[in-house]
Amino acid sequence: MKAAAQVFSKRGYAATTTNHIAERAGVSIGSLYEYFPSKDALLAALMEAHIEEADAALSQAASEVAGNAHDLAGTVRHLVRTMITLHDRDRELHRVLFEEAPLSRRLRQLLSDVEQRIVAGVALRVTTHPEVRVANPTLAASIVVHTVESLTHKLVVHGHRDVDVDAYIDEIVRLVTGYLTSAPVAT
Amino acid sequence: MKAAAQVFSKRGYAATTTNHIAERAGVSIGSLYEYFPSKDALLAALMEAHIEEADAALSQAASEVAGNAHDLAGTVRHLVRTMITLHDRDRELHRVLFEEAPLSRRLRQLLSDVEQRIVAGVALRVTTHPEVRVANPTLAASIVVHTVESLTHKLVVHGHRDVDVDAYIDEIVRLVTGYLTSAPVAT
DNA sequence: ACACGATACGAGCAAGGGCTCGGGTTCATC
DNA sequence: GATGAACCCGAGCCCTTGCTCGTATCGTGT
Repeated sequence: MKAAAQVFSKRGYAATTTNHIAERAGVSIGSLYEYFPSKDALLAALMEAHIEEADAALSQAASEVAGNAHDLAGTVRHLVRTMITLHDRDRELHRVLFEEAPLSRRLRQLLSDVEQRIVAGVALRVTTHPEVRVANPTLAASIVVHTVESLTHKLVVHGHRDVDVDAYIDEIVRLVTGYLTSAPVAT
Repeated sequence: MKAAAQVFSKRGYAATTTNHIAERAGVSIGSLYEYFPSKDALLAALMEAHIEEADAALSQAASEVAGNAHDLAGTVRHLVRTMITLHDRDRELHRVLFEEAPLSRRLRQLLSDVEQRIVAGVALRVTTHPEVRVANPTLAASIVVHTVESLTHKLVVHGHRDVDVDAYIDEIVRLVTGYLTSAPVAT
């Protein structure tokens, strides 16, 4: 499965063949098909591993942050950092998984479930912070999560070379905290 | 080429065959290959059309907004609206183009050129607005553009059914204006 | 009517790749 | 040693699909 990750990373989804993977893994295709019934099953396994890892890392980060319930900016920064380190290894694989591979309905569902859970968690934290003023916590959380995810994604998958990571993180933190603490449009 | 758009939309990139496209277009494959030398050329043509359309729409929006140089929120809202209406027709095609299709180096370059231009334009406007306080206009513009693009994308490609569009736009506007007018972290 | 270039056609070619399956090889057990 | 279950192997089947090319049709000038 590490072999699969490597080959998918290096060649992209379409150009990866099951034969390549088997070769890389040092087993025959026959044996490969003992363990994984199809090419897509390999991809699915990779995706599931990624989801599990992300879920675990974010849960841990959430509980770490739950201790000191103050300082919104610090909380946001911690979560953003977690996201970035999470995606920083296996950059290419991440790109293939999210931008290139045709995901099955099941995987998409899984993905959206995890996102749902994260959004709910963020929404909860958001409501408990005194400085936060939002009309619709779930909506706000959803926007925050998506924004952080997408900016992280951009940083990791593209660029990264010509950007100062810390400065970039600062911007994300400002973006998010500014949004959460600004008064809802009352005009 | 409309046929290509329809078929790619309905079936996704991989599942689309040149024969399907030809059939849908009401011509033979032979004739199809008179006009487009390959499957990818069809996709490229579609992408180029999309880029051109987007570029035009955004340029126009920019000049419309250049007239009344006040009201940051109004400016942002106008641009966000433009983005959404731009992406709202041909949702599926947009998804295929950006999430599924293997883009050639040339197309990626084209895409990033356009983005570059847009970022530059936004950076310019950002610096001329008195209420805006940012340390690095280009960085800020890049973040704003990416954020708007990605939230638009999310709204259009997913969900959309169960979300109040206007409320969503309000949130994006608040997110962006809050970011641009908040003081740079001085701690 | 005829010639001839341009255009359209679609059967089928060739390549590629996911996957099968008949035949090894190992190894615990007797 | 013999047995047989579990595991491994990889040549190649077979289907898909991008694309070619020989033939047919059309349009126009003479």
